[in-house]
Amino acid sequence: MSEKTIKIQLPDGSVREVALGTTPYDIAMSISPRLAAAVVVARVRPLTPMAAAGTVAEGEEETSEAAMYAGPQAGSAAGERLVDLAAPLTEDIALELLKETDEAALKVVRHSAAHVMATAILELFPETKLGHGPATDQGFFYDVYRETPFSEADLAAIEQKMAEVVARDEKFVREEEPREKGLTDYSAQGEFMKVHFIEKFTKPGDEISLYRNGGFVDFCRGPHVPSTGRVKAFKVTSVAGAYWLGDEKNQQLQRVYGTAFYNAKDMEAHFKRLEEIKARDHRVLGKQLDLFSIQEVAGAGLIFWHPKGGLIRKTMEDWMRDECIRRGYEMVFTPHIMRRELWKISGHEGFYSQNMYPPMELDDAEYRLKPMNCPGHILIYKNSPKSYRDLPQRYAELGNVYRYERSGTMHGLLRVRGFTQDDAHIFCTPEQIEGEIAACVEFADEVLKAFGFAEFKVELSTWDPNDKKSYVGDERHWETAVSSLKKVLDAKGIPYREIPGEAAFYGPKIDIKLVDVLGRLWQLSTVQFDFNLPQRFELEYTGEDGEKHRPVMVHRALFGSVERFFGVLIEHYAGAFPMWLAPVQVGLVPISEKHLEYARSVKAKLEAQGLRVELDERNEKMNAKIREFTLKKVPFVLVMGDKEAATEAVSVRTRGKGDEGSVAMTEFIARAVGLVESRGVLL
RNA sequence: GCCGAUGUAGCUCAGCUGGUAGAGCAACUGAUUCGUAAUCAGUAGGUCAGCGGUUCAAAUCCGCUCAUCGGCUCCA
Repeated sequence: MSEKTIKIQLPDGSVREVALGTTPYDIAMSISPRLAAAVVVARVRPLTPMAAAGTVAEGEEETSEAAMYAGPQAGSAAGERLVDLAAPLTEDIALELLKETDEAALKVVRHSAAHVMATAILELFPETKLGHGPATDQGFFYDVYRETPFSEADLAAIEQKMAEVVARDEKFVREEEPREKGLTDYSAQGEFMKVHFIEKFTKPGDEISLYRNGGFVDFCRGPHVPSTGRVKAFKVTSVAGAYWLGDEKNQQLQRVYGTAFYNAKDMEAHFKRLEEIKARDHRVLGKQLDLFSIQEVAGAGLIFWHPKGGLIRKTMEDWMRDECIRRGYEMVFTPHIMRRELWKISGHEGFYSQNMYPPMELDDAEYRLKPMNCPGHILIYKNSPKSYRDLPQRYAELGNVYRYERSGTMHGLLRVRGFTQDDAHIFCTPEQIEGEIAACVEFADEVLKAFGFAEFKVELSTWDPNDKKSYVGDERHWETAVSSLKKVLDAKGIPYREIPGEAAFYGPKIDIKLVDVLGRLWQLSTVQFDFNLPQRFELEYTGEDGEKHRPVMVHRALFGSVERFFGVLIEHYAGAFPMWLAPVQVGLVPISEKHLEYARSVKAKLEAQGLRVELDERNEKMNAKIREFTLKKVPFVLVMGDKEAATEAVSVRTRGKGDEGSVAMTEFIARAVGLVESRGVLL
């Protein structure tokens, strides 16, 4: 047996023949000891497909929970996976040694950091029971159960203890043992969560894998870094509640968050980035730039738009209305409260009431605040008989809706209780449906581009056939609807991800998530198919054949919620809005009081061109005025003194660029007006 | 809704183990009249989130409520 060899193919294409059982570490060492010291983990891909199948099948789970539990695993169709450096190689493989610069391997470091943290927690608080501790995009966490919650001081103590565990440089050793032994041992220790995971992710007769470092052992699929000393930069960041198995009916665990990096410098950069994100937080900027507020006396999740925010909103809404009209929509308005009877007919009473405010008694009946605009639009459609010649009917409304959100869920403008949907409902014949949906998707694309977003991701949400009671309509309806949505996306060549169980109760939908400058994803636009409401309201049109037919209906919102879109916009631009959206486009700074008169004349001229101008008439030094306009992120600041007054000129200071010197008024006006009209992002 | 933290002047924050509030900026008044990110001086401004309790005495300790923040869950 010891004669037996295997082939190892390295990334440069070279192939080495080594003894069976050679480890990636051995190979790294044979290349160079320095490489061996820098390598974190190995990526292997079996060279023969047969072997690949065998390797991947081992312990490979497809559920996301399993993936999360088991930690980082690059499971791909090619059978690629990450293994410990100490893992004996048993077949012909392509081997890649991942060094401390590799992004994928960072997850391994973080997963190992989670083990280090668990080690520290158990040493300090032995009564703690362990859940799971995966790596995340930002770092890692470990879910644990303990009667008393961890305090700030506890977190600091945990971090300190982790430093000790790292200093001990304990080897991560993979061990395997019979599943039954694992179950018995963990049961004896009262580790109910570990018992659950073993039962869920392994089958009777399986060997389970454990990772040991020093006195700490954890059921885990791995892989890990060679030793705890390889977790070089880490921090325990916070603790929060998390439900066991994500179900709020279960007990609450403590999720201890941390992060880890290859080195202190990377970690510093990470926290610096977090600070930058915080600096562009729409809640912070909303206050700084005086855009909006949320008032405790008025209630949570309710937005007050201040004049400057209001102006941006007006600009957004005007643009949207004009675009709708240009595309054959008609603007309508519907009431905010409507009789309960209507919500019974629409099905909201049954399927949506947990999100609706309770009914209010009026003299004649009970009324409810609207959570959606659709029933109102339907009543308009239904108000007069329709012929196929009238279709499609496209009703659009910037409709204020109110939805009950649980108290802990609100978040600035992004999650509120009262918001405005740029909502539209399209009533059309079955033949028209695909064209209408395609037009909606195109429109959505245009909206995102107009506001400066270049990238987006598409999701197709369908129903969960195993949970039919959460949806209306029969199987046949759902299938046709889903297939027509798919057809549109495929025809446009738009890549999408299908998510079963995410549909609205009345039909499947296409959700468009935009990607902002920081690469974050935001759910905004949605195009939804509805075959429920036309039926419930018995909508009809007269066909070419003189018979009555049922129209189909499309719901669509492109901003989604004006509030949320605005919030995302603030963060996207970090408050530095492009010219066409900026609430104040030009700030005027007279150098001294004697230039006030000229400044006023400049203001009048600019305003005559439709520009939004603010003149600082205070008795302040010009530097102070410039500073304030700069902090308010005003695109242009015009400074004027004797020189400018004498020549009908202005000295231009551009946001992000600085002093650009004097130009003639006419020249500046052309530039400013041009920028507004082109809706350019750059100044 | 759940777990944890927080709530002091318009804003950002200080106020140790209980002895009845303080700074900077902003505002207002006055002086200054200035060439590209903060001129100087003075004045005014606070139910210490709200309600209740302990105490001779509460911003400070306790309870409840509201709101905010970080998560969980849920969602546009």
